[in-house]
Amino acid sequence: MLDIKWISKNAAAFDAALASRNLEPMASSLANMDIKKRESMLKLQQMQSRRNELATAIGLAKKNNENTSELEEQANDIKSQIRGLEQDEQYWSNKLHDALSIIPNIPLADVPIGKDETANLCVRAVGSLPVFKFQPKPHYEIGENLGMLDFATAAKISGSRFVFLRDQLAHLERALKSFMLDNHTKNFGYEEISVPHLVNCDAMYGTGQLPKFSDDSFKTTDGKWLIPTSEVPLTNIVCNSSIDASLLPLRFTAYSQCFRSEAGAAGRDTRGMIRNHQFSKVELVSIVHPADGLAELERMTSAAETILQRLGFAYRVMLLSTGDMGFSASKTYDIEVWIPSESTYREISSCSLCTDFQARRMGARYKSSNESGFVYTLNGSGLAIGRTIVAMLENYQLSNGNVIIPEALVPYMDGVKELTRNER
RNA sequence: GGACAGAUGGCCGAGCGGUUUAAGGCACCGGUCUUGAAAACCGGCAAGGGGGAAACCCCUUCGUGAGUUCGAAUCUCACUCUGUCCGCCA
Repeated sequence: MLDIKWISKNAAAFDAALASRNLEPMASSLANMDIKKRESMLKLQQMQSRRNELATAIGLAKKNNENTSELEEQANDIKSQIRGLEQDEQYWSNKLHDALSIIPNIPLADVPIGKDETANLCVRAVGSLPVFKFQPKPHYEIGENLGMLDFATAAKISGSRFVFLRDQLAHLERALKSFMLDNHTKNFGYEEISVPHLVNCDAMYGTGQLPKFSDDSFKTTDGKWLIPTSEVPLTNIVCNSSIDASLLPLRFTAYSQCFRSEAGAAGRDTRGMIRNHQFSKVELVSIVHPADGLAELERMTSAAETILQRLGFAYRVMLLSTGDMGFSASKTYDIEVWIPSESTYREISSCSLCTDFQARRMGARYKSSNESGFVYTLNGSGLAIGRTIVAMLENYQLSNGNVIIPEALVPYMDGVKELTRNER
């Protein structure tokens, strides 16, 4: 949610930002709604003030046993006027709120302007690309040959875009979870959290999934939502609260399953576990003072990068362009890992500074003795575990079909150094 | 799922139709006193929004949402959450 006062004062900059996000200008129509809203609010408040005066007068008159019928007649008249004014005020207030609710965040000044992902900027590429003396296989073939990725059984039980991980690969998922959480808690000071996987509408609205992207998530029959990312419960920890500035920054990390309908992705990445309805992810969320937003974005990104470095993957960090950024973000780094079978990089993490955009939606403020305001929120994957498994199967595959376990993970795998087919 | 009890400012807690314009206490801040501190005493102390050049004025908020009333923390209805007991259950 953007500040309507800011929009009214910076109409040109706002419309330019919308244009950079491939949207039509809206500043004047929004400012007009705001004027209408405040006009109706003023009228309503003046009438309410009259009502309160009369009510007090009637109270006093009754106490003195005076006749109040004339006062009550006036009050009744005002009462009916208030009804109408309330409806006006509600109408404009809702109209403005609904309009603001579906407007994305404003990109920061250093974000490259562009229509789509082709305008993204490579900030750095790290690690050397693996060299294979054979044709590297895609992850789903490797996993199925090992007997550890089971799409057929998942199709029978759940449908397409689900998978069973079996045996050592199931263990590997557990190992990655612990490895990542340990890194973030021990080396970067994040608090480990175990989150609810069902949340209410307010939480989904707070982080920006609702109302515009309701088709992307799953809703339960009793009106709750399966989390599309633990960003939702983690960020909403601070909803409707005012945090003492001395407690900032707050840093949370959680492992969770994530559920996405992939409504708009029909036909994309249909094979394998790149794009499933359910996947596991370790998430990073920071709640910071506005002055610390940019530095925290760098810090968070480096926390996620550390995982890739320790696992020995080649990756690059992309600064997303205005046209490719998510709804709530003002600046986003995507981390992309090398996928040998496709000879390309694939997103494995996305770290975003959301400025006060989510904080306004969820009512998350900070206060100190001399200032107060909305906090800045950040979120990032650290990392998507499904895609980490993809990267591991592909980058560390051997010609015999086995897969090397990176050294950093071996202790988490009870000493297993290689995924090997188990004929059972 | 059933029964009962409850939800009031940062915290505790009174109030159950009209000077509540939310008592009182704790915490916190300022002052007096003190070498300094404590104690005591005095004073201050909610948030959000609207109007105004400003001084300042107004509106809303007592779990949430509707309703009754000239007037609601207080009455009615629904819902949410918390506690206790029963049932079921990993």
